[in-house]
Amino acid sequence: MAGNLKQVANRAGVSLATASRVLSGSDYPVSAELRERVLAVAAEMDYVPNAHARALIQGAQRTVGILVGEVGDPYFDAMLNGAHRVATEESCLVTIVSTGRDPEKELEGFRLMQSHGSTIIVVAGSGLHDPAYQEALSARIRSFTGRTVLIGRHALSEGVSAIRVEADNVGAGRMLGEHLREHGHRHVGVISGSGRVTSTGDRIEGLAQGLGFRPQVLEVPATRDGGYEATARLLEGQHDLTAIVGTADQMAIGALAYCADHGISVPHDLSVAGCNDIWVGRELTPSLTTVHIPLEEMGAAALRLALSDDVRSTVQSFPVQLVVRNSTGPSPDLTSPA
Amino acid sequence: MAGNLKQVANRAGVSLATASRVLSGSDYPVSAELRERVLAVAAEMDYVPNAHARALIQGAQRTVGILVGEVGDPYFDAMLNGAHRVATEESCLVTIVSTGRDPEKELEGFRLMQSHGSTIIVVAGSGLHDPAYQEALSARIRSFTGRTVLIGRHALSEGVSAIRVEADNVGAGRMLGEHLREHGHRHVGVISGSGRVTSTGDRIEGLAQGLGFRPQVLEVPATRDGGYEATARLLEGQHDLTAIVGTADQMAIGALAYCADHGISVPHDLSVAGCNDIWVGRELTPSLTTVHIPLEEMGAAALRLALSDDVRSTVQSFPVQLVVRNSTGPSPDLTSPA
DNA sequence: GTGAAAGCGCTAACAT
DNA sequence: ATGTTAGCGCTTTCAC
Repeated sequence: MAGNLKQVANRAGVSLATASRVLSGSDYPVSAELRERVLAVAAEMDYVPNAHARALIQGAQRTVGILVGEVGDPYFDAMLNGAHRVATEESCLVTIVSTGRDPEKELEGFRLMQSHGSTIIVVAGSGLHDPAYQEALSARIRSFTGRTVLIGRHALSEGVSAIRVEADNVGAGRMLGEHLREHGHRHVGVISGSGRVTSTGDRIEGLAQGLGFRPQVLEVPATRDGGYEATARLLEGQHDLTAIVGTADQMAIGALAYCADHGISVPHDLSVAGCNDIWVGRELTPSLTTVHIPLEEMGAAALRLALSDDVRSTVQSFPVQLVVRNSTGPSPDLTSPA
Repeated sequence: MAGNLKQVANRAGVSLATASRVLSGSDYPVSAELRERVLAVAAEMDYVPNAHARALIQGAQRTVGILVGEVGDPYFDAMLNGAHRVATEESCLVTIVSTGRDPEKELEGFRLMQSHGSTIIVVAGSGLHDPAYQEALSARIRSFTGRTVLIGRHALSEGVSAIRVEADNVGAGRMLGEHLREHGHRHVGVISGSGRVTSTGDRIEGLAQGLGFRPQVLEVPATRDGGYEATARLLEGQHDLTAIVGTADQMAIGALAYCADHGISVPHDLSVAGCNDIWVGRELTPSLTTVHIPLEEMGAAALRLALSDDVRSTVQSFPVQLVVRNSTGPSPDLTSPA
């Protein structure tokens, strides 16, 4: 059983303070003899310091709390990885709370991390179009003495500031839209996660801009199976659709799977595109046209900004890039007008 | 600024004790009037309790520490997801430390979580063939007053017990080996992560059993690119290879990519198989033959076992299942003997 | 029902 | 260089 400092001090025959000075890595001078004795006893007892007691005095060291929509979702995982990589490099302890995309839980998670003395809180849950949420989040940030990093576009109340890491989601949508328009697509279906999430909403907005018209949007769970299902429904209702865009790659992969299962040739009969550029996209047949969003770098940047000392509120924007692969091509309308 | 309990008590005009009784959710009787007053002040001040002070007294509530080899690796991510899902359901706070597959860091991470008062520590880093490591891990577990769950096969010193969650990795290898042997493959190359990891070693052992001979093994980083590279090297050296097995799916996917890039027809010219059954395997062309390992369930089980009260040291074994898809087929030797 | 006071394990002033 | 002591913020006896 791990004992406490007092026990170590007693067994080593020194005072509490001396034991503390040796074991806490203080640079306070302690004679070699006593130091040795304390170290020996500590090792023998397998003394493990109580981080809570320490934190109570010094204020929690370097602990980062990360709020993500869902562990296991490639989108959030990518940011998580980036953030975690930096955290490990900087020897920060990371606590992760999954909000299940529920704003209530996100706020609750924020409080939890706050109360656990996190010095940095990264909100990677994607902003929401919702005044109440915006107000609540702002309140949390205001009451938090550490640093808050917001990934994604979040609206905040007056006077509340935070470090921000963003990607050009409108631009991502626009690139995709232009790409499809250039290929003659006039009937496009969008498979979308929740439109209340700002990143998703922004992508759809951009898509409309690039296409020059508002595409039909179907909201489903942002998963491979959600995409599969949605494709079925979209294609049943609309026989003139020539392209389908998933607001996240997994959904596009589901669309691809549906096409493969039903003898729909991609991109000959139907073009399919995704967004985010998760690693498997290029391994598929056809490989997936998508927009590269540097999610991992964004996660890493979030932590780096929070850790750098001269920044209190900045915004770092990340460029996105269209990745044209083999799942998109000319609209069939061009060759065989319906 | 988040104040402390004392400030709340003062502003509400009550004693520290009363404020605590209201805010800590104690069932101690407090008059409705005072209770209301405290609550109002706390809300107004946005009081956030200090978890460290609480933990110092009550011993940290329900916090789980999870040690994984690497956040971002599909293998670990799957277990992480399972564990995290249960943790969220049970409202446990999760801290994750990535060890970078370094045993030193794993031990250090264990100490860290221990000192932070984790009540449960899940070691998902995969066991290692290494007596020194085994001894060190045993020491850590012995000194830990909470519950330890070991995922994967770990050797422990005499008298040290822990909850264990395992999969039949030898069986997984054997299934793959038998499958290939039945298809006439006599020259098989294995792309492997570190053989010191027990799960990898077990898979290779099983593979040899199933095949009836020891295949050639090449150790590389357990990534898609590692698999790509290794395939190149394997195929350069050995022109009679008819099958390649990756000890993890990502490596097999790399092999598939290499084949696609170099006009090697799978499974006609070469069979490729993986292990773990990550979700994208079935989306590829050809879809990937692999062995399903219920990693997510294992992660979930790890936490559930740790949370259940009547278990101190159990072992739960998970069955694995061969998933034959389109990347494996008869050896070309059968039709056109070299 | 309420408040005063002890103390969780530790560190940092303050003596010596 | 070493030891003594006062807290960090909170819960929980213990008196009232």
